[in-house]
Amino acid sequence: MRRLSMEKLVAFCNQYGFIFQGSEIYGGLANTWDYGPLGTRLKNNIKDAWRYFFIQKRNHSYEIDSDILMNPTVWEASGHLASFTDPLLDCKECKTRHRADNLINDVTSDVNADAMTQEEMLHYITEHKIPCPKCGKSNYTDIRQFNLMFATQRGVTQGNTNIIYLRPENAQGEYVNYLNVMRTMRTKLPFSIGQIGKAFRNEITPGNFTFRTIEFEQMEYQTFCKKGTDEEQYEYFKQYGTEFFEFIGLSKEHLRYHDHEKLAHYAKAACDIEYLFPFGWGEINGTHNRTDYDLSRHQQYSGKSLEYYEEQTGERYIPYIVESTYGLDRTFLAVMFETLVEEELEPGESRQVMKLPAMLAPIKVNVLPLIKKRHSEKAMELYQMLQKYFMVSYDDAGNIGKRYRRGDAIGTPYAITIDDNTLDNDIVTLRDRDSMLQINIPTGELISHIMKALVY
RNA sequence: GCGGGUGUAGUUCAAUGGUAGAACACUAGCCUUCCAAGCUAGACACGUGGGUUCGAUUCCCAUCACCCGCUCCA
Repeated sequence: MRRLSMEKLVAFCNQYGFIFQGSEIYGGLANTWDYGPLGTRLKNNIKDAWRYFFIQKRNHSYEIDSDILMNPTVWEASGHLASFTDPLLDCKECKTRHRADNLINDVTSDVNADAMTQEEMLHYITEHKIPCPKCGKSNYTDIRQFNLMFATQRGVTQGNTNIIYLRPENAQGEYVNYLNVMRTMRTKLPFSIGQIGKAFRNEITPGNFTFRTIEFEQMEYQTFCKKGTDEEQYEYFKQYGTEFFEFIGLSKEHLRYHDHEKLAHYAKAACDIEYLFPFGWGEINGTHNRTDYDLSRHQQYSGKSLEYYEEQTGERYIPYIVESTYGLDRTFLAVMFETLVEEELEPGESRQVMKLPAMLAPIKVNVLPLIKKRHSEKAMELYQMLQKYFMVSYDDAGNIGKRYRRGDAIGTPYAITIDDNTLDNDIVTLRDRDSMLQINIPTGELISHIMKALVY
């Protein structure tokens, strides 16, 4: 049994309808991927597992769905307009791309490039003939501003006043709604707001299949708490994150923490949970202590009070926020690598099996008439009965072994086979993917039997 | 962004300056009482654009996309 290489996984995803190349018939669009029927099911099941783990089974935990488009001032307040913009220039000699501020900050501490304008930076670089770190020459293009946020225009006229942004993170939607959620849910600190949704970043260098894309989906969790309890919350969510990943079947050996030394503009502490992909360790979760930075800034920019009133003490303060955010597409990819294995049958013969936990499986039960002519009518009847409860598929093509294998490849945990015994006594064969064991059970017990395996 | 590699069917591969063939997979039928069996039939491909040429999937150029490594980002 071995894990798949990236190349094989991409082929598998295409072959079985998990992930297709975006805009494929037009030659694609770099780093965009579409989820197919089975991929969408799996992705939704991961979302549901996350919802269970974070929203359903935690107290004072609420899910919202905020708009991707927000008032542009939100991004001024959040700091993304300023700090998500990189001043880039290229070395004309060796064609490498550099950040102008880094070039300056790396050679001197006399000046602070972060405080300089674009012109000042370029002037400083030319004046001091700062060499290219790669080739040592000093011959650069002009500085161009590169913003990680996608901008678009609203309205019929195109002008600067009408620029709006596709959100680079979901968090701000939770922040601007924190009072609304607290009021309508009649809750107190500490409480949490979760959200699953798309975010967009105009990254320079995406890659590694769906690991790094310009459009991606996050499962975010923001916990609002009192200053002084933030560090405890931060440690708690680092731990809770690994528990979640183990809950959905990722093995401990493939997970590790990675503390940030360089912090984002909003964070006091940051730690990633990384998964061991074939291309190395990659972030699948980030937990940040964002302090009261975001809410303070929103209070300042909106002019609305975002303070919390604590009844017991009579104190008013701006809550601290601990954020734990899960990359959905990355979690999906990790689940694929974790569960999809190649099994050696005999030398030279192998098959791919997806050992998905039942709760994540796109299809729960495969309904198979042993002999098409004799058993399809009864099988169809059971299929329609099971459809009321689970995602079920019906397969009568080819011999029975082939149909078992087809289900194995896409992670279907159960197959039921309808034969003469079913016609006479209402007994079906229930076959388990992982053990390949078969048991005979009455059709009346099917639902409760399968349901047990699907309970979280 | 740089360097290297690869683009032919769903997948893995082949051949060819005269418009392509296989295996597996897929579809239909036959057969079949439990792990990719057998028989018959069928559908499906030269990434895109340009150039050279009487003629290009093949040669050349560009472009697009993916993979590997680096860089970058967090």
